[in-house]
Amino acid sequence: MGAQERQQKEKLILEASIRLFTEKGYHATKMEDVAKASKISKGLTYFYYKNKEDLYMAVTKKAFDELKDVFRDIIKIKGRNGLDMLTELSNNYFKFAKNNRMFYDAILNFMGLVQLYNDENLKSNIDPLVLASEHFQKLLEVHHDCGKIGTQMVVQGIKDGSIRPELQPEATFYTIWAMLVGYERLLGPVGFEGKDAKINLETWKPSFNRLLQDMLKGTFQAQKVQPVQGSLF
Amino acid sequence: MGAQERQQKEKLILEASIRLFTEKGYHATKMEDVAKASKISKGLTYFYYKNKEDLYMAVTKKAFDELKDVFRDIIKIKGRNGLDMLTELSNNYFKFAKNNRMFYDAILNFMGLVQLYNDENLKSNIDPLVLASEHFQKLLEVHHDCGKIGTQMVVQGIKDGSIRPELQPEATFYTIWAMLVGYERLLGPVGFEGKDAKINLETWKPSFNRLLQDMLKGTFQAQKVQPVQGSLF
DNA sequence: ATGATTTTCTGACCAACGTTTAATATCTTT
DNA sequence: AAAGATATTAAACGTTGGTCAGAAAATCAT
Repeated sequence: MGAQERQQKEKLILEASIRLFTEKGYHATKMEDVAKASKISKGLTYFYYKNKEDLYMAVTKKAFDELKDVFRDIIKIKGRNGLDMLTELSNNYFKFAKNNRMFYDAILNFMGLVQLYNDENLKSNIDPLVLASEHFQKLLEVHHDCGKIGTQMVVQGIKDGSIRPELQPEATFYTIWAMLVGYERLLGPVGFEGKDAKINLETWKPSFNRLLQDMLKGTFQAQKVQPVQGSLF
Repeated sequence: MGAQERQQKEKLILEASIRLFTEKGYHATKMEDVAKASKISKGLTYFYYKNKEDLYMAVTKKAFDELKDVFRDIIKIKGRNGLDMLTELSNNYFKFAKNNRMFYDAILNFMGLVQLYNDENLKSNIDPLVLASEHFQKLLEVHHDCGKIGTQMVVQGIKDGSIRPELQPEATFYTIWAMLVGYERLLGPVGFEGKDAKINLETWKPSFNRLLQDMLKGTFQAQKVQPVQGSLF
C-alpha cells in the first residue's frame, strides 16, 4: 500500500466521520461508529488518526479549506471592484455558515484554539496531541491564507477607487471578517426574535451591505438625507 | 435543611466547579474533582445537579449574570449620553471577555445553543436535559435582558442627540453586540499577528470607537479630511 | 519460490469517567 | 417516638476512548 492508497483510506475515514458528525454531532458520534461506517475495525482508525480530536482537526481542516474556496471563488473572477467582492464575500460567508453548520462550528472552535495558541500563558491549555497535529499547523496556514485573500480584496478596492485610500487593508479586512463572525453567531441562521421586530440575517442583510459601503466608502453623511423607516444604517 | 441551606450547598458546588473549570477547563474537570472540592461525595452532586452539563449550564447562568452586570453598571450611571454609554460598554465587554475567559466561553457556547434552539429543525440536537433545565430557560431571559438594556442605550442616544434618529434601536444594538462578539473571537485577547502589523484589541480599540461614532452619528464624511496613517476608519 | 521483514488490520481488553442505585443517615413532622 | 421526607454515601454499572498482542497481508531479499 503506497502513500496514495493510504491517503485514500484516510479520506474514506474522514468522509465517514464528516457524515456522522454532521448527522449526530461530535459527542454523539462514537469511534466505533466511524469505524463501522468506514468498514474497518475500531483499532485501525487509531492507526490513521492519533485520536478522536485529531480526526476532528482533520475535519476542521477540510472545513476551512472549503471556506477558503469561498474566498478564492470570489477573488478569481476579475472585472469587479473590491467593494463588490467584499459584499459578495459577506453574502457567501453567511450562506456557507448556514449550509455547513457542522463545518462552520468546527472553524469557530478552531478560532477559539487560536486564541489560546497566541497566548503564551494559555498555550498549555491545548491538548499537546492537537498542537503537534499536522492538521493544526496546516489550519493556521489556511486561516492566514483567508486573511491574505480578503486583504487583497481591500487592496483591490483601494486601487479601483471603490474603497477609501486611507484605510489600512489588513486591519480593515479583519474588521470585516470579525463582523461576519459576530453576526453569524449572534443572529444567524434563524436570527433573533426581538420585542418589536424579528431580526435575522435575511431581513437584515441589506442593512449590512449598506453599512459595509458606508464604512469603506465613507458615505454615511450622504445617505443620511433619505431616512428609511426602520432601516439600520 | 430548608430551601436556603439547599441553595447554599448548590452555590458551594457551583463555586467549586467554577474554580475547577477555570483552572483546568470543562473536560479536564471530572465530577469526582468537583465533589472533592465541594467536600461531598460524587453521587451527591447528582442530587443537586442533573448531570455535568446541567452544572455547566448553572455556571453559564452565573457567567451571563455577571455580563449583565456589566451592562447594568453602565446604564445606571446617569448624566452620560447614549453614545458614550455604548463606547464604554464595548470597552468593558472586551475587558470582561479577557478577564473571564471561561465565563465568556460558556456564554459563547450558549449562543451556539440558542441558534439550535431558534431553529425548529435543529432544536432536537440539544440534549433534552439541557432544554428542560431551569438554567437554560433563565439564560434565555438574561440574554434578552442584555438586549433590552443595550437597546435602551441606543434609545437614550437618540433622545439626547448623540445617535442619529433614523436608526432602529433594537437592530442597531444587536448589530453592535454582534461586532463585539466577532471582534473578541477573531482578534482578542492577544490579537492577530498580521504580515505588516500586529492587530489586537488594545491597539485597535481607538479605531473601533471611532467606527462606532461614525456609524451611530453618521460622521464618516467629516472625518475623512484628516487621514491618519494606518488608521482603520 | 520461500523465508524474513515490514505494514496493515483485528478484536479483545483496559481504564477512566459520567451516571445510577440501593442502602443508610439525618432531619421534620405529628 | 414513630413515620415520612430529605440528604448522603459508597459501591456498582455502562459506555467509550484508547491500547495492545498478535494475525493477516503485502513487500522485500535471497
